[in-house]
Amino acid sequence: MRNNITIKDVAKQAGVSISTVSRVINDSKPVTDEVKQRVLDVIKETGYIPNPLARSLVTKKSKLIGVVVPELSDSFVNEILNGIEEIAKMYDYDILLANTYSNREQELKSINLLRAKQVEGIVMISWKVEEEHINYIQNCGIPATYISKTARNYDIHTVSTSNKEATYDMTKYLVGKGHEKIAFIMTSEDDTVLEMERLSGYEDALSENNIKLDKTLIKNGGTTYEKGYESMKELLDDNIIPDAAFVTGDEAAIGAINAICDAGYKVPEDISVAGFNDVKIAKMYRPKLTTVYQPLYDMGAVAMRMVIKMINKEILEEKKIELPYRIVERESVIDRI
Amino acid sequence: MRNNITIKDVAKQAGVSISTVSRVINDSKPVTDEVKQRVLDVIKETGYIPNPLARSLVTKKSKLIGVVVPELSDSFVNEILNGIEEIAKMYDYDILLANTYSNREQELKSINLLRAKQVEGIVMISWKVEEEHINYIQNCGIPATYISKTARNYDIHTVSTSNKEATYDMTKYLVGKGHEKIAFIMTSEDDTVLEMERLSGYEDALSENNIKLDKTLIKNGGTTYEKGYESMKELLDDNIIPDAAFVTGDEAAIGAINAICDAGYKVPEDISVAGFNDVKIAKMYRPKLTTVYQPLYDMGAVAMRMVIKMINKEILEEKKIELPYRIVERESVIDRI
DNA sequence: TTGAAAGCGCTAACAC
DNA sequence: GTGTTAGCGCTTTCAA
Repeated sequence: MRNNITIKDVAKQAGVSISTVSRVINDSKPVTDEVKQRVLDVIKETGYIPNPLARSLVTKKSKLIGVVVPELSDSFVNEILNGIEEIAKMYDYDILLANTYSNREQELKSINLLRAKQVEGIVMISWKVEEEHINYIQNCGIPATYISKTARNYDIHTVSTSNKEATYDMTKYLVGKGHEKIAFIMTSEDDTVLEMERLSGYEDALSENNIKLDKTLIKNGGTTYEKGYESMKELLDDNIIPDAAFVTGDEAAIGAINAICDAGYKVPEDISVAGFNDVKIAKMYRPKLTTVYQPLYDMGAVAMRMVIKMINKEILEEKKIELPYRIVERESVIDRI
Repeated sequence: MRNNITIKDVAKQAGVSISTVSRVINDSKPVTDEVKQRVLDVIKETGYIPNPLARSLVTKKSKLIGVVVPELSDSFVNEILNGIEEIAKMYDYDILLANTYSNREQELKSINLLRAKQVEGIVMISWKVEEEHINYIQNCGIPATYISKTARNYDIHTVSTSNKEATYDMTKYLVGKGHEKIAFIMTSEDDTVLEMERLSGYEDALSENNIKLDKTLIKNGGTTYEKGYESMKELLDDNIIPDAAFVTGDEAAIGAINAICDAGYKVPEDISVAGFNDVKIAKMYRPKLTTVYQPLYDMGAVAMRMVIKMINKEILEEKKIELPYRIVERESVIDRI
């Protein structure tokens, strides 16, 4: 049961050459059934496991895929991770995990580390992808797919959902429910393309319904519960009481709801709240959160499939995959009509 | 910037032998400053990264630690994972992640996979650890630490918190708040040692306060939100209306709260609810969950430190580390006195 | 202080 | 079909 058994030991014990053993474990070349059986028996007996290090060294295939995440205890990330993990396993790849805490330097370090460890591909989940890092990875020639809110404007492989349309639809839905004064709380700190897209979805829906844009209703926080709470609180403190709030992240949306409740208002009676992502907690919270469903598990799965295809030099029909979203009506939005 | 640069290339370009290059990158043996500098320059120039595969092959050190988890999108697991990840990075180890979905066979497969990948150690998070797997890992001679609710009764390295005492304390706390009819909803499917411990903590607190044990108040569900919901619903459907419910997992506790609300009762006014773990959502939910805080991040960190020590053959003072817990009073438990 | 050479465990020509 | 052999990129004796 020890780890020291090598291909040599097996060969000797089976009375064959190491190449024969290699052939049976990879079944790369024909081997007589009888010999094959003998080798197989010895392998079973000894509990021999081929050393992938040695194998990788010669084949140049590490069977490792690097996954870099901005945060480990975020449900958005987790649900994607589940999809990634499952597909990886399916294709016999292992995952090398790197957590960056959304830190720029840490991200670069992680990429380097993964590169050093000879990962064959990278799946990158990031709130905000750095152009420099994209270039760096491209230069290394490592196949990569990005799941990022901000990746779509680069010429790289991405999987995402259509943010602009989703935001547009949700805003329209809110308007359709009779809300006019709709706060829009975004979840990234910077003016990223994503936020531009989302913002324009929001604005379009509003203008189409002849609602004047009120910039004081727009906030830019972050993905966390705390940030959502803060943003909403600021609004309320400024005596801005919207009909509804559209927060582009579920955890932040729940933070907003709590801020509303703490200020003495009720959700959804006084203020409706809608989220984005449809993360696990959206169903658990009460009132249950009306939100935009994104197929997070699938996003992970698709991203992983993409890098595996890239590794195998298969042709990908598209560089940018957009997965469908849909509005999930639950309890946090009331009908004012 | 390509990955193909090897030690040979560096040696040639610097006009030295590969052993010299090896010496400077490991600074294992004295090298003249001048030569050293020359080599260093070439390394920088070429962007050379030593191939850890080749290195591991000879040193027998993979700098890899396997982490097996029962579930990826569970906050309990995640928060532990954060601690693990951080310490690993600190000691220059990488994490090979294996998700088992609490599946026995999958767990065995994962262990084998990690073994095959030459991990130097394993941190195992598992709802229920299998004796067979423990033995297997021990036989392989791979250092391992367990974070498991059920691991403490084996002679292995574990990190945990004192469940019996924590359960005792929380039950006592509940009694102290004037609750008598206290439902006890456990979160593992089997009669594990953990559940026995917890149960006896619950029973002791009750009997010390002269409250008769009512077995109909005891349920055994699972860790998930859904299981918590179900267990509570069963109670209510059977017309058993407790003063309080002590659910030994936060997500399940929130499930229980929702079941209570859906049945038309109020938390905490009609029924108080207490949880266990103090996971992120405990603060996010309303009413905020009164629960038992466990230092999850630290548990992960300590577990990782333990395996690293074991790898380095350092002496560990204790095989079983118990980290402190504490009761966190929030809003889901009312004072009936 | 430095270099030559052996070898880690494996795969993949190349012979037979 | 099967064995022999040359590496993969690196560390580590052993000489010089």
